[in-house]
Amino acid sequence: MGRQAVTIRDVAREAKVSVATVSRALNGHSNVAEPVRRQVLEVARRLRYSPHGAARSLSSRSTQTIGVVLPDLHGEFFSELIRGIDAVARARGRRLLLSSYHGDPDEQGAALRAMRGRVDGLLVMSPYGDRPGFLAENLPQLLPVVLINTHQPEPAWPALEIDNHAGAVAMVEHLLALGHRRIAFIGGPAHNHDARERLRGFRDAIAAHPGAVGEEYPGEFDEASGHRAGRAILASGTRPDAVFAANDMMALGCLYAFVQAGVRVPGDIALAGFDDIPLARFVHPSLTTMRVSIAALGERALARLLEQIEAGADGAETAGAAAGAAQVMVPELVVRESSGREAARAQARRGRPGKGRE
Amino acid sequence: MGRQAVTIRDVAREAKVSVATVSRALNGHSNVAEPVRRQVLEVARRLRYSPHGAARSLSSRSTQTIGVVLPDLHGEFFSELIRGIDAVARARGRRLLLSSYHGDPDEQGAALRAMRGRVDGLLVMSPYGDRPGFLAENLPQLLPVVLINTHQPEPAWPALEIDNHAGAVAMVEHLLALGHRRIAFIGGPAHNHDARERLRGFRDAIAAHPGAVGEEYPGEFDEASGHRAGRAILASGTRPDAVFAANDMMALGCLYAFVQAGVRVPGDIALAGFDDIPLARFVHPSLTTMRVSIAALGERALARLLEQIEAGADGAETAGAAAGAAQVMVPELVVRESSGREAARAQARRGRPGKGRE
DNA sequence: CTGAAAGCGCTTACAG
DNA sequence: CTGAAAGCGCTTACAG
Repeated sequence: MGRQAVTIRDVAREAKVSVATVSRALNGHSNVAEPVRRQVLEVARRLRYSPHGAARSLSSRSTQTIGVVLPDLHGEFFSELIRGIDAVARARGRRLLLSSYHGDPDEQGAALRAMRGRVDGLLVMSPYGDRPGFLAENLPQLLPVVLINTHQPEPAWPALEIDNHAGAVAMVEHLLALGHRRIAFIGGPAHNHDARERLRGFRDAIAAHPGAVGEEYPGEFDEASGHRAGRAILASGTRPDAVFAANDMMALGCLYAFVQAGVRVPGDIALAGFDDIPLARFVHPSLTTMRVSIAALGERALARLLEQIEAGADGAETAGAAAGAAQVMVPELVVRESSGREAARAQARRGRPGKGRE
Repeated sequence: MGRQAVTIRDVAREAKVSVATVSRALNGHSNVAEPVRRQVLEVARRLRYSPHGAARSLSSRSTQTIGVVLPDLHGEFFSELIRGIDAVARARGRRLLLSSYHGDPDEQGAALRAMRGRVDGLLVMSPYGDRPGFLAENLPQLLPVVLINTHQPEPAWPALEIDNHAGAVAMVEHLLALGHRRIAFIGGPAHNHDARERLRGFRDAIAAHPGAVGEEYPGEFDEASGHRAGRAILASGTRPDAVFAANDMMALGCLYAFVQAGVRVPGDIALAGFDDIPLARFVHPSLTTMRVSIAALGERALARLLEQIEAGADGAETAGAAAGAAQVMVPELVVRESSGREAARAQARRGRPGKGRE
C-alpha cells in the first residue's frame, strides 16, 4: 500500500471473484449476479479503486476523449469556442484533450499525430488547410475529424465555418444605409482566413455600391494595431465617414485613438467592429458589430463529430462520405451607438436589429 | 490498409527488424546502429506511423500529459490561467487534459478520479477544499498534485494562490488616501473563496481606519449583478464617495448603471475593481483595479508540478513533503481614472503605480 | 547492437 | 452468471 496504485486485480482478490467479473460489474454489464455486483462495487469503493485510463483505452479501443487542436487556447475567441465544445462534451460524458500550436505548422502536425490512441475523434482549426497535402498528411488516419474555420480548397473533411464574407457585406450595407459614403476598413493578418474573407466582403460590398468609397488600413486583430490604424486614419488627408474594423479588438483600439485625439464617435466619425465580444456593449459609445456565436460554433462542431464517432468504427470512410460543403454559420448585425446614433435609434424603433442581449 | 491503423509491428516487418528495435530507434535510444535507425525512421515516415498513445502510456508508465481540473473552462480568468499553463506545457512538451465541472462536487470528484492512468500530474482548482476529506477522497493517490486558489484548512498539498485579502486592503487604502471616506463594497458569491477573502480585506481595512465607513452590497461576479448593485447604491439614501467592486466585471456593470443614471465617475462617485481584465483600461473612465497576473499563476503552478513529477516516481510522498504553506501571489494596484482623476494624476507624477502596461 | 519475451492494466470473446 | 485466457500496442529488462 502507498507505493503501488490499486488495480483491478486487487479488487478481484479482495472481492473473491475474477478480474473479468470485476470489470463487468464496474462497467454495468447486465450479466453479473446482483449480490456479486454489490460486493464488487463495495470493495472498489473501499479500496478507492479507479480504473487505469490508458489500460482501459487500449483494450476497449475507446477513450471517451475528444482531441481539440487549436492555434491558441486563450483569448475571447478560443475561450468561447472551448466553452461551446466543453458544454457538449460534458453533456455527453466526454473529456477534452487540448493542444495549441501557436502558429507553428510543424508543431501543429506533431500535435495532430500525437492524438493517435488518445482520442476518439478530433476537432481541428488550422490556417494551413490551403497547403496542398497538409491536412491529409497530418490528420491521423481512421480518426473522425471535424474542421472548424479551416479553409479546404477541396472539401475532404466535414467542416463548420463562419460566413465572414456575408457578415462583412452586411456591415458595409448597414453603414451605407446610414448615409456613410467613405468607409475605411482596418484589415486583419494577411494569412488569416477570417481576415481575408472579411476583406473580400468589404471590397465586394463597396464595389457593388456606386458612390461608395473604400480605403484600407492594415491591422493584426489586436488592440495595438487598431490604435495605430486609428491614428493613421486621423492623419490621412481626407477623413472617412466611417471605420469598419475587421474585429472588435481593433475597433476598440481605434476608438481609443479617436478618444485620445478628441474625435467623437459617432458624431465625427462612425465606427463598427466584428465579433461582438462582451466588451462591445460596455464601451462608450457602445460598438456596432457583427455577432458571431463562437460558442454555438463549438457546440455544433462537437455534435457533428459525435455523430460520426457514434455512426461506427469506420472512421475515415464515414468522414469522407459526410464531408461535402462546409456547414456555414451567418453572423448577425448588432446595431449600437457607434455606427450613428440617429440611425441606430431609427432602426431600433422599427424593432429590427440588436434585439438580442441589449 | 485503410481499415487497420498501422502499428509498430507493421513498421518492424517492413524495416526487417524487431519491434524492440523500432521502439528504440523511434524513441531516440542510443543503442541502435545508425543505418538501422535511418531505415526505421524512413519506413515509419513512409507508412505514416504514429505510436498509439494509450499503449505507450501503459507500458512506459508515463503520459506526458498534465490533467487540469477547473470549475469552468471559459471566461477571462480561466482563459488566462489556461494560457499560463499552456505556455509552460508547450515549452516542456506536455499535453493538457482539461476537465470542468461547473460547480458540481460529484462531477469534480468524477473528473479527478478519471485522471488516473491518463496524466502524470494534476493541477486542480476547487472550491470544496474546505469540506473535510473531499480532496483526500477524490484526488488520485500517488499522483503529484498542485492546488490553485484552493483553500485547505490544513495544508496537505502544495498550493498556489492569490493573496486576495492583501489586495483588497491595498485598494481600500488607496481609496482612503484619495480622501474617500464612505466606501461601498460590491461582494462576490458567498461560497467563493476569492470573494470571501476580498470581503474580509475590505472589512479589515475599513475597521483599521477611524472615520472610514463601509457599506456592502451583494453581487455574483458578473456584469448583471454589478449593474443591479450600482442601481441599488444610487437608490440608497446616502451616496457613498467610492464603490469598490470585488471584481472588474461587476465594476463595469456598476459603471454602466451610473452612466445610464447620468452619474459621473469619478466626478460624482469613484469606482474601483479587482482583476485588471483587459477591458479595464478601455472603458471610459478607465478603471482603477488590482492587477492579478492569472497567467503567471498558471505558469508557476505547472512549473511547481513539473518539479514534483521530475523529482521522482514517489508521487504522493514527494507531494506531502513539499506541501507546507501555500505560495502566495500578491496583486498590484493599478491606478487609472475611475478612482479619482486628480489623485491619479498626482500619483502618476510621483511615478508610483500603474507603470505596468499603461 | 539486437531480438524474444514479459508485462503494463484493462476488456472481451470463448467455454462452461 | 463466471472464469481462464488472449489480446490491445507498446516498452524494457534480460540474454546474447
